[in-house]
Amino acid sequence: MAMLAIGRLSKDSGVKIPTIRYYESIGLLPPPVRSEGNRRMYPPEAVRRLRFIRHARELGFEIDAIRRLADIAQDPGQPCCEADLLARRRLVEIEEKISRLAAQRDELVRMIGECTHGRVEDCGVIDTLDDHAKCLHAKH
Amino acid sequence: MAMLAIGRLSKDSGVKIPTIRYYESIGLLPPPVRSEGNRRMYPPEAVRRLRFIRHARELGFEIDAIRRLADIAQDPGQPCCEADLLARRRLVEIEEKISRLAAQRDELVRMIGECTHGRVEDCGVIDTLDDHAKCLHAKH
DNA sequence: GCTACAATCTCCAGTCACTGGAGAAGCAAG
DNA sequence: CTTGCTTCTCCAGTGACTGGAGATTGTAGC
Repeated sequence: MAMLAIGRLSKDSGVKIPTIRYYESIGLLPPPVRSEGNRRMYPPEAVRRLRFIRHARELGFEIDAIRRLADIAQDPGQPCCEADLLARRRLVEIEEKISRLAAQRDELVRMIGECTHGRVEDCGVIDTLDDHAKCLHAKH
Repeated sequence: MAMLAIGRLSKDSGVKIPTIRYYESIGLLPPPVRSEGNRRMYPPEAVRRLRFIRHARELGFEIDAIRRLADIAQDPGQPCCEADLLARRRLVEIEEKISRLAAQRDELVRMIGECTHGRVEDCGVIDTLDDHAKCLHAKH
């Protein structure tokens, strides 16, 4: 099988070279064999592994979760309840983030709407920042 | 006027002590006078300034933006178009974040829905991670 | 005055997931 | 052989804190 240099792997997987080396350093990607000149030479499966990782990162999973997910993906006979759990956990996180951001958005819209576009003393933006009591929501 | 020790300021403003010191170190909060024993002693206005900062942080403004906003708030006669601009910019950022998170959420919901809760080989979660082509959205 | 104990001081390292630069070495083509 | 590309290692920086170690200062009760 044809081995890949890191640049090739990077292009094929869509993961940057320094990031690949970083993943190796934290043990997320197994250290590949080295050529005579000390270069990393990857088997073709590495592309798949890296794509998996990239995809999980795009969905916002943390490195530790990805480590688990990648381990789980390794043996297909295992029950997948942990993968399911990790995904559900991430989903909850996302919902929370969205609602926090939505509250921030509402608040900002209100602030901007109250700005007379004149002087600072009549500015809804500065005014609201100055006095939290003027907020729609106690919590952002 | 009664000067405040850092612990008091922290309680009154809702900003943790190490964070107050950090803000000072990056020039966001002016260095206060010191007591004979080298302790920071703050004027009462510091509470307001810190609350302002905290509020802006809660709305997700970056430190640099807050620096500008706090400066703008200082002189009320100035036009407030920059404050308005900063707020609008933050609003755009928030909208983008929300839509990215919403795409992630949709994808996760679909993945979880496709999980048979059996073995890894039939798991929608692992399966989708393994092959991006199965995604609803090309971009997360 | 003495003794606890609380509050504060400075400095430094760690968080997360990369990212990029410096300087050296290897490698492929002309 | 030289040019230029790729890769190597090591280290520092990002943003916005957070927390610990170890020393000092302040305060309340006895």
